[in-house]
Amino acid sequence: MRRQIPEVVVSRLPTYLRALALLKSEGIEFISSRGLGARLRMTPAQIRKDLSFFGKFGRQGRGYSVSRLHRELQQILGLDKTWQMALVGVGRLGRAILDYKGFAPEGFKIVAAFENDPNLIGKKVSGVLIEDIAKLETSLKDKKVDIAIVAVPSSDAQVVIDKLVKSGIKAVLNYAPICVRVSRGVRLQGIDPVLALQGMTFYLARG
Amino acid sequence: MRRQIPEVVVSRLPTYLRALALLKSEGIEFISSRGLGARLRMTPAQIRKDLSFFGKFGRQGRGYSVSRLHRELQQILGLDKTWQMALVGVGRLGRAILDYKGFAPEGFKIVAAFENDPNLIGKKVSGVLIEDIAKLETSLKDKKVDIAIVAVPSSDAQVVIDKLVKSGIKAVLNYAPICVRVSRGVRLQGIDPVLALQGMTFYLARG
DNA sequence: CCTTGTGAACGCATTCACAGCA
DNA sequence: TGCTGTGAATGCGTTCACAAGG
Repeated sequence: MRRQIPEVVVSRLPTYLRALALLKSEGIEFISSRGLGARLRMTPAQIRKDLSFFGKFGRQGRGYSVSRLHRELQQILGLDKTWQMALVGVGRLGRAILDYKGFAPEGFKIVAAFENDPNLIGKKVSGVLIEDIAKLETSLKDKKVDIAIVAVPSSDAQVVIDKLVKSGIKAVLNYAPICVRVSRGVRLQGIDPVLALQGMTFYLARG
Repeated sequence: MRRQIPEVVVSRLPTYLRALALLKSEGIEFISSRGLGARLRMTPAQIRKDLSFFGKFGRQGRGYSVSRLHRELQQILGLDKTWQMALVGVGRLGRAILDYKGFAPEGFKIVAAFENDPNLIGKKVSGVLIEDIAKLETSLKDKKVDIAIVAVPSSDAQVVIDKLVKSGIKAVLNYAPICVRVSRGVRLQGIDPVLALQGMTFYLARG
């Protein structure tokens, strides 16, 4: 169990967690690193090494208790609480995000939404009141928001993210297709289908 | 210029391309590896090394011609053609994808859409005719589709992807939040906001 | 036989540092 | 002076291989 855990290790934990949830729903009680590795297309050694950063969760000869490891990973990833999120930008994409049913079961809740279009402010979408973006800072603090989702046009994204950071937000999920700059200490994850596609065409183009 | 290029290098090229497009739009004609690195928060050495896998594009004392490097990267990534895509699953998410305006300008075109809901089959959404998923294989070949986008419920995703692969598809952009298994030789990219969020909560939970 | 956990070995990606050139 | 391109060095992540336990 080391002090500083490599980012690449952390980035794999959510996929482990998801695989374990599936195993649980299949009624499987124990899984070996080899079995998990086969499902995830990874080497057993990597899984064991990754987990060893956080403790000893397995039993020789048996493998890992699915429910135990699931619980441990949830706790390690900080998923044993509900995270409050705010959405900025309630256009077409923003509405799809508000509608998305996949967040809540994983403990992510959208509790606020912001727009600058006066026609939308004051309305409710998917049960969330749309507020004026001018009230961003106060409202974020009132509602104890942890994470912001940015779904504004690319041209506005940097300004919006700067505002969010100034308001004390420490994690941003950005849907705008731009290279954003963020101060150290703030986590930023991009969701960008075009980048994903461009990463595949390289290989498609050469057979 | 090596034969086998590391995946991690390829994965960075799209971000370089995007930064160059921005520089171009700003009217900047030359950029050094240091200047580009400052924008992307990367070391100049990494950028130079990455590019050196593909050729010599810079000029000593000046840096890189923005438009030249942009063109070269487009070509390297296979983006000097239009890629034909098919969407499977025209639910809420699928419709948002059909509506998305970001694909076309980058050379990605959705030319077909498939559903199993009879109420949708035969209708047009965002100019694309929705076909019966039973006609997947023939239609994909007729329309010379290169890439498939999967936006079906998680429970159907593996079956759909197997069908796509059997139909000869070599690249899949998957929006379903599951661990998919794909045969070697097929590229798979996942778009999964929950995984992205879970990767951030680890750090949020420890200050 | 089956497992895990782990130090050591390995291999690959990043960074350094400098020759070569404008 | 500025910069690129690149071999060499470094550092880090993955894999190996085995002791220990069931």
